[in-house]
Amino acid sequence: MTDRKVRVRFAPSPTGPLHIGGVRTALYNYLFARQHGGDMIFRIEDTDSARFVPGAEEYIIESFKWLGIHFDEGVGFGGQHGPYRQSERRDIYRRYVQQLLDEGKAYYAFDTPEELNAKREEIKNFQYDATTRSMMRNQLTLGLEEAQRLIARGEQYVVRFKVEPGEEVHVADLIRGDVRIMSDILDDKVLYKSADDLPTYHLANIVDDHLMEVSHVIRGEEWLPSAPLHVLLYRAFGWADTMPAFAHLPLLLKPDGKGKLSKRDGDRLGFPVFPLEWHDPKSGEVSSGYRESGYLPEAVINFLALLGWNPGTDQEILSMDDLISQFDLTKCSKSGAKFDYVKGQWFNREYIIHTDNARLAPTFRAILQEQGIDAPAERVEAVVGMMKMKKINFIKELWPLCDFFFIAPTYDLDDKFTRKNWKDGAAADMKALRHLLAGLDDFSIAGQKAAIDAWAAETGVKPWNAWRVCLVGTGKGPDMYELAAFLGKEETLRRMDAALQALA
RNA sequence: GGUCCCUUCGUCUAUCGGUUAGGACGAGAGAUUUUCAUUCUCUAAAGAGGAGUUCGACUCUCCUAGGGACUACCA
Repeated sequence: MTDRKVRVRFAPSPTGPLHIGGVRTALYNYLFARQHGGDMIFRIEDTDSARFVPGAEEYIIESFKWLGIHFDEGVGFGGQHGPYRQSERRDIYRRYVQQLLDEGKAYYAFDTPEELNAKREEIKNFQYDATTRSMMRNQLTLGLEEAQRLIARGEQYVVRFKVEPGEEVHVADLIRGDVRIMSDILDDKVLYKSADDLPTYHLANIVDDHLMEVSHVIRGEEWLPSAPLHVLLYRAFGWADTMPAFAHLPLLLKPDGKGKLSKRDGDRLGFPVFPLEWHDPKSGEVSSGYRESGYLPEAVINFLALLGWNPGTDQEILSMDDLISQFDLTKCSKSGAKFDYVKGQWFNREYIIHTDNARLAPTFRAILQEQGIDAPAERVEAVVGMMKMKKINFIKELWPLCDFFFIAPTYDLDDKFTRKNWKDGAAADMKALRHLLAGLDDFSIAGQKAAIDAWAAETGVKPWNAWRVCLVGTGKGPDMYELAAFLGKEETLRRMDAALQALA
């Protein structure tokens, strides 16, 4: 088992958009697989026909594509272990359910949901197990023949796993160590329901992981309580020796308050909990996504990777390749992590600063277009380059800081910055500077700098702030030489004239 | 209620018996600056509580408290 090829899977249920916690689980699986040269499988667990949501599967695939998490096989990716959609594997499950039935490790049960509910109300802490199954309507109390007669008659039934009490079950967890639990507290879980001819998660999961030769099951902590059941199932099938290793990841918790992170928290606090924007087909409700909110996928990956794991060094900015080489499943933390979305925004800022302007520019260009400004790509790129180190976490925050690049300012003496920097001598200084610039042939940054620095040194005038008033209209913007070079000589002089006229 | 998991600054975390308990986000202060920023420096900020084990415990054990998950013919 130790020298088996690493094969992991991410197996969502297509019941809606992919939750950010699920993204992290998938990421950890991906990092682990890549690090060990293994395979990553994409399986769809749609054994609950009632909860199927159209579009969810496509949404999930597109999310991972955006995030840069690649699958080696599975739904939409091909592979030798298909089909990878559980609803298409009915024959397989039926066969294995029958095996358990034949071996007396599972049994038919006919209790209706109403009967079950009645029992749950009648007996506190009712659990369908060794102590109670003798008072229920099942194969054990009815006899096999009667059970088969009922089935032949068309009565609906389920197949339950017969858990033998009195045994201590061990789950070897890569993160938590040896987790022990008494089999007595496990109930006779439903493995298969005749109503839709589909297994439940537990059965399908074990059968598929076995058949797909999954070596490591890396999943959320919410599965830990049922892990002992899974161990028992592997054993019942005789697959104990190839049982995958388990690792249960801590949960993502609410940023404030208590409990696990939910969609509501995102709405309430203003951050996305889904990778992509999601349009609910039933309610028509739209949920925001990281992509549409202006996050770079690398930032999301980096942020998520560090929620529950860290390389043990002070390095926090890690690329996917860094993560793949440094990730260590056994060093994942055991406790849940509150979702620190403010730090997530910081990661985005870091990635914006270190991302090529050419890649950033189209996003900003689209925002400019919304403002009715159609600027050439190179111009937009230049502006992004000058301004992205300002205090922004998202490209869209650039607009209010950058409008003057594209729109000539208006002048207002009530503006704090204008008032402070347009003193008595300002008009005269600007006239002189205008004269100097008008005669300047080389209007490049270097050309301006040489001329103006020399002039400033000679006259003792510090023209920059008043000049900024002319070109920007207030106290923001990049270095003045960069700005003037961007605007060009003609526009620079025009704005200076306008300022002189308005403020003189 | 039952079962299991967890517990270091406000938050994410480092420490794998011996440290001035480190880093980052966020917060505050200062310096630099051609505005806004950036950058730099600094400050405040933590071992849930109680018993053990040990020469020595944040680190190991137990108890308590708190938090979380699970407890479906959902995954």
